[in-house]
Amino acid sequence: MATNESGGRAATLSDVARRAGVSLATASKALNGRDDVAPATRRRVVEAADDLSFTPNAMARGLLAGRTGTVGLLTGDLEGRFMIPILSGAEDAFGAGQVNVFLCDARGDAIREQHHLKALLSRRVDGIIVVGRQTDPRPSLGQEIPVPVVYAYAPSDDPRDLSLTPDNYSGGRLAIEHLIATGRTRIAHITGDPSYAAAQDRLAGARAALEAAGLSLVGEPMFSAWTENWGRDAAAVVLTQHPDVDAIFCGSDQIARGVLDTARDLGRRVPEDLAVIGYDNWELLAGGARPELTSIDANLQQLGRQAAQRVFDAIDGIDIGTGTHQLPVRLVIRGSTIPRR
Amino acid sequence: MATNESGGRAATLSDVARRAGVSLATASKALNGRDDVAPATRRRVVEAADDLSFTPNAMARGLLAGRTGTVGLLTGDLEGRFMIPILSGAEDAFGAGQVNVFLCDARGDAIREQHHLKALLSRRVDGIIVVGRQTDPRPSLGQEIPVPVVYAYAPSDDPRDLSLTPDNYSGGRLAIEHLIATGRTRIAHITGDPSYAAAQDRLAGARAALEAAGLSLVGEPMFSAWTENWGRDAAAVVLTQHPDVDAIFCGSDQIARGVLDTARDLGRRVPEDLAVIGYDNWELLAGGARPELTSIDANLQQLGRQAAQRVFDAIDGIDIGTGTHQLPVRLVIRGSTIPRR
DNA sequence: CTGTTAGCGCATTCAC
DNA sequence: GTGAATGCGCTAACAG
Repeated sequence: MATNESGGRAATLSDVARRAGVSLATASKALNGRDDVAPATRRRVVEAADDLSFTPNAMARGLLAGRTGTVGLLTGDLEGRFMIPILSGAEDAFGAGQVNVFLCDARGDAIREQHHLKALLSRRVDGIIVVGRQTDPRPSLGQEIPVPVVYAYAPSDDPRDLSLTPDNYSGGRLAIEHLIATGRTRIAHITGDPSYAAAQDRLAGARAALEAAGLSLVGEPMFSAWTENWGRDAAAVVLTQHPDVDAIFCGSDQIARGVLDTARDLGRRVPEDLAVIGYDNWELLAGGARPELTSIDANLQQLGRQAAQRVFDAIDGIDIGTGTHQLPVRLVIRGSTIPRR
Repeated sequence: MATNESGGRAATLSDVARRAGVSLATASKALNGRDDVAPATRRRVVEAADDLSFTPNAMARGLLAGRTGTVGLLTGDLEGRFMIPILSGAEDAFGAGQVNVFLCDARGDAIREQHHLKALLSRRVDGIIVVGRQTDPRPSLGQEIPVPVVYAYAPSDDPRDLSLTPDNYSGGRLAIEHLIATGRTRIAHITGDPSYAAAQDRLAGARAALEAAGLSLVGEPMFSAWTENWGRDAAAVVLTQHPDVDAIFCGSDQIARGVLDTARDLGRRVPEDLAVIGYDNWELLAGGARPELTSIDANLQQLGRQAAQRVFDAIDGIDIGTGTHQLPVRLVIRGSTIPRR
C-alpha cells in the first residue's frame, strides 16, 4: 500500500510553476531543457519540481504529441516456453528507448485477442508486436490497424505483414551437418507433433543436409508429442529396430532428454556409441542433462529485440518492409555429440 | 506493418459527432450508454462511430477521470521460472477488469527498477505489483509512492507494505507429512542455496513436521545449488552414507530429477525402496520424470491473481492491509511417493 | 432530450 | 527571457 504524498493528487506543472514563481510555460521549458530560459530561473524551477517530486503526466504529454511512447505486446499464450525470451528481448529493447510495454495475453482465444487489440488501440499504442505460440502462420490482424504491427515467432498469414520467425529449416540443417561433421552417418529423427510447421521445417532442413552428404535418414522420422516420455518410447523403438544408428536428431530438448534416458537404459554410451542432439537449447534441460545436451538455439531474445527494433523504425517512419523473415539460429555444442576431452 | 485508415490520424469524437450531425456532448453520451439520449440519435451516432471505426482515446479519457485503468508490473527478472505464472495470473485478473498492464523488467538492477518506477508513475498507473525473483524480503519501494503497491513472491522488507508470498514453511511441512503418511521414517533433505529464505523456510517446516511425529532428518540437510546436477551428486552421498534412507525431500523439482537419476543408477526402486518428493510442481519436470514426481505447488498463478485483486481493491479505496501474507501451497501426489495401483 | 461551456495537464505558438 | 493564450480528445456540469 502507499500514502498520497501531499494529501491530494500528484503535483502538476502549475504547482511547480507557482512554487518557482514563474509561469507555466517557463516551467515547462525549464524542465524540458529548452535553452531559451535563464540559468537561474531553470535552477529555481528544477528545485521546485524536486521538492514537489513532480512527475510529468505522460498522458497529457501524449495527448499533445500524438504519440504515447507505448507499444502493445499481444501474446498468444504466456505460459509457453517461447514467449519469455521474446518478451524479454522486446521489453529490453523498448525499455532502453523510453518506451513502455502493454502486455496482453490472449490465451489462445481469438475473441480475447480482438478485445485486447481494441484496448491497445484505445490506449493509442505507437506499435504492436504479436507473438504467437507456434511457428505456424497465424491469422493477420488485418491491414486496417492504424499503427505498425510486427509478428514475432508465429508469422502472419498475410504477406503484406512483416513477420520475424526462427529459421527452423536451417536449424535442422545445422543439426545434421554437425552430426555428419562428427563422423555420424546412421542418423534417425525423433520429433514432436507433425501438425507443427516447426516439426516439418526442421525435418526438411535435416533431409536437405543429409542428401547433400549422400545420406538419408535411418527409418522414417518419428512424430508424436514434444515430450520426454515420447522421446523415451521412440528411442526404444529406434534403437531396437535399427541397432546400428549412431545419432539421433531430436525435435526438442525434452524429447532429447527422453532419448538420453533410454540410451542409458539400453547401455548405449553417449556420445561414443550414440550422438544425441536436441532443439531449443533450453538451458534448464540441456544443461541438466547427462551428458549435457548439444542443441539448436533459436536466438529468441534476439528475435524479440529485432521485432522491437522494427517497430521502432516503423514509428520513425522508416519502411520496415513486408513478408516473413527467417532469423538465423545457432548450434550450441555440448557433451552429447562430442566426447569430453 | 499497417496503413493508416483515412490518410491522417485516428478518428476523434468530433469526427463522429459531425458525421452524425450532433454535438460532441451528445455523441459522447450516446457512445457511453448514458440514458438521456433519444434512441434514434444514439443509433445514428453509433453508426457513425462504426463507419469511422472510432476508438475512444483512453488518454484523453484518463486525463479527465484521474484514473488511467492501467497498472504496472515491476518484475525483478523475467527469465525466472516463477515470474510467468504470477504475471499470467495478474494479467488475467486485470484483463477481465478492463485494466491494462505495463510490464517492466528490472533485470535485478536497482537503478533500472528506479527508472521503471519513475516511468510508471509518469504514466499515472493506478497501482503497482512488484514481483521479486526469490522469496527473500526485498527493499521496499517506500511509502511515498502515490498509488497502491502490492509485493508478490518476494515480500517487502517494510511491514507497512502489503506482501503476498507462498508459504514455504507449510510446503516443507506438507511434504514431510505426506512422506510420513506413506510410511516413511528415514527421511533425508537435499536442497538448494542455503542463502535463500525458501530453502530455510521449507527446511524449518519439514523439521517441525518430523518433530511432531517424533522423527528427525537423516543426516544434515544438504545445501548447494538448485540444479539437477547437485541433486545427482547429493543423492549419491546420501544413499551411500545412509543406505537405510527411505525418502528424500528435495528443495526443487530440478534437484528431485537429479535424485531420481542417481536412485536408478544405484538400483533403488522409486517409490518402493525410496520415495522422492520435489518442490515447485513444474509440470515440465515433474510430469516428464520417471516415475512422475510428487511435488509441492505454490499456486503462483493464484498468487498473481490475488495480488491483482488487492490492487483492485486498493484502487477502489478499500483498505487492503499491510504485512506479509503467506499464501497456501498444495501437495500434488504422483508416482514418486506412492506406487501405481 | 440536446448543445454550450469548462476544464483534465501539458507543450507550443506568439507577443511582450 | 518570459508569460499569456491555444488546443490535444474527451466528459461533466450546466443551460436551453
